[in-house]
Amino acid sequence: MRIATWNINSVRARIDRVVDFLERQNIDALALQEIKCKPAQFPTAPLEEAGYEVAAHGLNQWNGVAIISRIGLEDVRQEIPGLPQWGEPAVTEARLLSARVGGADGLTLTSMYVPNGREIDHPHYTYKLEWLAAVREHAAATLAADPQARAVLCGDFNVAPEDYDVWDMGFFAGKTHVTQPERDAFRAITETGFADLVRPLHPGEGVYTFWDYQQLRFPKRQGMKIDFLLGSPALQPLVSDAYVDRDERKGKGASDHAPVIVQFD
DNA sequence: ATGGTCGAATGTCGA
Repeated sequence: MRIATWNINSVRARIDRVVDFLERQNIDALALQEIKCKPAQFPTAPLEEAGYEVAAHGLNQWNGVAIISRIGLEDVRQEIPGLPQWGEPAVTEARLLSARVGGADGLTLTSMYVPNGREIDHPHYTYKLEWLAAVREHAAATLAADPQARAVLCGDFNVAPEDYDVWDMGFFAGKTHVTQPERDAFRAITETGFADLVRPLHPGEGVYTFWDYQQLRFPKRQGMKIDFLLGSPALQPLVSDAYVDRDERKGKGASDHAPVIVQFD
């Protein structure tokens, strides 16, 4: 089974890239973030033509997530308990979607787009920390209910957990994504037992998943590692390959994030 | 190439 996560930054603007990516990388299930459309606007036709099913969750033009699968898509859920809310009316955001893929021998795939946080003194930063805390509770509850659960929490976490996950810590002084509370919130999730499935195969610096459109960050190789696939303990020994597809960040019409791929055998 | 981003419910905001 080959699964991937990708912050697509508008699925409508890049649907051709998505279809090409699925086929080129032989992907069974893909978690998308920042689809930037409502489910009725989702370009499902070319995906169904390629043999995939789609589940999408989007309520506004910014956040919004989806799961695309050719190995089944069951038990689709749009929420987990305790996620804090943002905006008026009270529910205006769609940042999480989960589904069972691969049937009984498969896994529960959760696509999430963690709040950005904006600025350290902005209410959105507190919202982000509370959001991550709710994910931690969900991760802990999942493994408490079944220590052998097969589950992947993946997406754009908007946190760079280590200093070498950004190109220059000096640049990020006073900025979000690298603060200790954010890193503590990320670590609290991994301490439940869910682990970064890519890190063991690609330790160290320079393994980025995001490069800002501005300031030519990609050609300068000035990126951040903020997109993750966190796998439950039962899945960790099954990983046979994992990598970032940097090629998808190249050329005209690229998202500002590259997809991250994990293969289980 | 001496500057330099995108996308969307666009005329501005969020990332």
